[in-house]
Amino acid sequence: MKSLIIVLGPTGVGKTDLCLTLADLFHTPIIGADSRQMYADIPVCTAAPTKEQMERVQHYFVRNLQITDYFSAARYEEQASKLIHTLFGNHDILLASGGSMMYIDSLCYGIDDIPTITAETREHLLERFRSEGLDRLASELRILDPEYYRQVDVKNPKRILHALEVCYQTGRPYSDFRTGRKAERPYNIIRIGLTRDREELYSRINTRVSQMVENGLLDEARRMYPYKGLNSLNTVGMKELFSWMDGEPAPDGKPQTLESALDRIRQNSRIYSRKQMTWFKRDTNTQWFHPDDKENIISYIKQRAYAG
RNA sequence: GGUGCCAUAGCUCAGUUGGUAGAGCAAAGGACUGAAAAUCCUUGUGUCCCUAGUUCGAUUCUCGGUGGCACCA
Repeated sequence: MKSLIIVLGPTGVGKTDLCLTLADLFHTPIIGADSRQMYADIPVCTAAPTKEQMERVQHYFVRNLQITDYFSAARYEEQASKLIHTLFGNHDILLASGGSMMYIDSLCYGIDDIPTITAETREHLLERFRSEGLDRLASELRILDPEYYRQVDVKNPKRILHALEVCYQTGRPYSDFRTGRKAERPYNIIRIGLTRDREELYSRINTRVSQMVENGLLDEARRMYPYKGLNSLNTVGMKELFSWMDGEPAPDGKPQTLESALDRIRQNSRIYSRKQMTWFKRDTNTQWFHPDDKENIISYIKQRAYAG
């Protein structure tokens, strides 16, 4: 049986390094599962694989999009599944890796078939949210889709808005599309979770931000500044620098300096890493390792992949 | 050296007309299916600087001390 290795874990834990080793060893390309490393214009901010690393090992879904391109977990699932199917034509083992929780889940378990929302519908609902407020839209959802209303986090604008977008665009309740069914994959999925002690992870994250500055983070932010409203740039490492460039005060009310903006990046990266762990921990099909524990990782993969 | 002001949660501070206290930020936990590095929710006990006094009772008032800041010498 074919096997798909998925290396997951929080930002800064060391996925890229390990994956290069695994890719060499198992003669496989690397399939990215990272919603932001796909954008070619922000490799420093996202700590994407370098050009050299990408020459050494074939990468997919890495540095392949323009900053203005629309993308989503659903599109990822569609394209990645197709790619995996093709690649299994001449590989027995494939490797995917990333930190985008929803991308990884859609890769492992699929995602419901829900129509993509048009820009017009999205803009229309957003405008109504701004002028009428969340409560008004939430009560509307209660009428259009009482079932989903019962489960939804009514204080979360993104959830309410998206449900309404689907209702209005399709004329059917959002919950009609939510099957909750998990897709059966015709291959073995080996989930490798990478983790470190919190102190160790935090210290790596903090250091990595300084490294990014040396690698040209500021230039990258200046180049992207004209596009700062795009969702693809609503990203840790960019949004804090835009806010500093705009002369906005910090959340604590103090004026920002470059150094305080960088600290904010460190802080938001730490928070993000915790959110990733909260999500990843839930899936009990993951085997956890320290990234330096290569021997055990490799023997675990071999045992699972060649077991039959 | 003198005078004045300040000392409360990890940080910045509010407050208690004397009945042992609360915001913002930080921190931690959680949710999550087409924008997900997004978005949202929950969680605040701390010798109220120290000593003595007044008082049934002091973080709050008084004396003294310590530390910080400002002004005057």
